[in-house]
Amino acid sequence: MRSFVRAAELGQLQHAADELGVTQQAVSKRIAALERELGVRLFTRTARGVELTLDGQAFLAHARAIVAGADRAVAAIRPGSRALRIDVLGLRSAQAVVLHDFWRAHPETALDVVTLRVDDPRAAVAAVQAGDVDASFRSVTDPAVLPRDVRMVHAFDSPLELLVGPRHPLASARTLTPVQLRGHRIWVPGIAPRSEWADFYDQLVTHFDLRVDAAGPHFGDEVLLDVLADSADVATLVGSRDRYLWPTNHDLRRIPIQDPTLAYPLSLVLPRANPHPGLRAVIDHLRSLAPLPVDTWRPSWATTPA
Amino acid sequence: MRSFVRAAELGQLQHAADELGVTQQAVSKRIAALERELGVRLFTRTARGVELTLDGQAFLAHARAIVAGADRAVAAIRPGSRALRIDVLGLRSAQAVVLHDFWRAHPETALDVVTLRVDDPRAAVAAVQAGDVDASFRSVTDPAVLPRDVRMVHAFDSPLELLVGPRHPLASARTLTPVQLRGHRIWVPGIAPRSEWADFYDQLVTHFDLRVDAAGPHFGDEVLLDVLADSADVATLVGSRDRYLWPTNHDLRRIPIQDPTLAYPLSLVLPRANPHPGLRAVIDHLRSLAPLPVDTWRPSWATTPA
DNA sequence: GCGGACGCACAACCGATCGTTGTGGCTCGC
DNA sequence: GCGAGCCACAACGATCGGTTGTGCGTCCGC
Repeated sequence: MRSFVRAAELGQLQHAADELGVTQQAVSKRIAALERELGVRLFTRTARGVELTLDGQAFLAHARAIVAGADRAVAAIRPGSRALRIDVLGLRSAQAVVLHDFWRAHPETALDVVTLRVDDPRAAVAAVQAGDVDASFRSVTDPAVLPRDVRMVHAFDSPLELLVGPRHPLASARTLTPVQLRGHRIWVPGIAPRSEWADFYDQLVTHFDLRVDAAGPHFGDEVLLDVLADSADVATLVGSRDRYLWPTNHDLRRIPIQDPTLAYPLSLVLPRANPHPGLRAVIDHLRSLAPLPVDTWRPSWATTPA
Repeated sequence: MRSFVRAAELGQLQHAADELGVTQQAVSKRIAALERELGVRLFTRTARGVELTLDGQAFLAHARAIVAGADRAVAAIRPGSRALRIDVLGLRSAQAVVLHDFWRAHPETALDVVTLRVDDPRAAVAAVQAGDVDASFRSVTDPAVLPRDVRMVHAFDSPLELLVGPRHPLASARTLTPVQLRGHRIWVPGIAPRSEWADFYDQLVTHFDLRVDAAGPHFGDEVLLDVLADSADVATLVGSRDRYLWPTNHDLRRIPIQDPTLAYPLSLVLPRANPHPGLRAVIDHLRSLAPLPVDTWRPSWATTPA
């Protein structure tokens, strides 16, 4: 492929061979093999070199894309200087959405969004420490757990919304206050005990006297959404930026919560020394997100936004 | 690469091997070779299959892009059912610009823009007839030249603008009429004798009593632009959609011509029988372009716009 | 607790491939 | 007309990429 691209650009197999450090015959055979495999002629041979056929012209653009893609693929994992790699909890989480926004604003950034498949934030911290990822959207509620060479910065606050089906009594509300949620069953399955989320909901329940039910295993978003769509008394809380997809016939509603806004604070864990140079722009992007109202409620362990 | 992608998606080398029609050992060796070449581990091996490492996750997206690119590359030239292939005079011509607009509006279209390296429109017609290209933006002024199985439709009209340097007496005009061009030297190098362009300028000169100088070979746009930038009496005509790039210090100006607008009519040559299915949408796009004023001047051989 | 099923890796082998060197044919320019 | 330049073909050796056969580790069921 590279031989083809260079030969097309230089117009001579000989020059391409010199550049690639092989003999002219080798390049000739590569092109011939490519042509045989594709079943078309890519070049017309002339006395002064080669010239692209129409098929060759059509193929060239794609060949360039493939070569560039291969270069990017290698760059993404090249030990030492690889692409910026950030761990998110899930590809539909607010974290991923915000990162996607960042990338659309900076499309030249070599960015890889990955998901460490671990629940324990300490494992994520260890991955940052080891350099497996350049940063991780995790929160460590106990600062003592954080190693000296890793720091945690406030990323952004994710305001919560109520997600309910059409039969729920609150379904027609345009906005809600936390007080209005009292007495309604809020179901948030799959919260691991003693995790940051469990802590968050504990504080939320205590502060606003709510009824949050974290019982039962989480069988996936689809199951949760199915239950919500059919139920007249179950609701759940989601981040306003979280991406949820549901069948069009489900008719679920997302209702913002205000007075005060409920914010789940998201943090970014990154190495204290020699962070990846691309992180600077990501953090700047996070800083530029619209701040929440001043009366926003946050859990006790929330680090103050910068 | 395909083995890696399928193995990552299926989570088992065995299944990937079955799908690809090779043995499990072959896939194992392919992955191992890829890992050796890249210098990183892509999978962690477990008792129930394989699981992507962080490097593997980062690599997967790129690998998918490469595989998809390879598929597109093959589709672009597959004999029989290949991508829509249209011949334009140059990649900076109005034709190419309009095709680019079309593609941005229909990004799902498999479209290849190529340039037949021939001056003679009859050669382009022959290429369409032979199926080497699906359509060509050429004009045949003499209908008798057109074979029975090829037809020519009006594509769009390209209104002309005057391109001048800052020292030219007309440089500060906001718009111009053809009459105002009288007496000024208009230099359009590289017009082949008895070509459609020569015919166009002949009629233009006769009709408006202009002074168009087609003498001398064309040494490329750069030379032309250099001359224009320095000259106080040379100007040239360009299509309003033509793309010209010049150094920022050149300070060239494009001045629209009105009352009447001067239009170069562009045609599309396509086979009468079994045209490529993608051509329909292209022609629809051409029809949707804004029409020129009713008093627009066109050469005698212009087919009336649909 | 143990045997079998399952999945991946290693070894040996073999044909195809890919690189090399050497050579021939073609076109263009002097 | 002849040499220079470029590409294609031929022959050959190293390597690669596939196969079959086998071993090892883990998980599951009896």
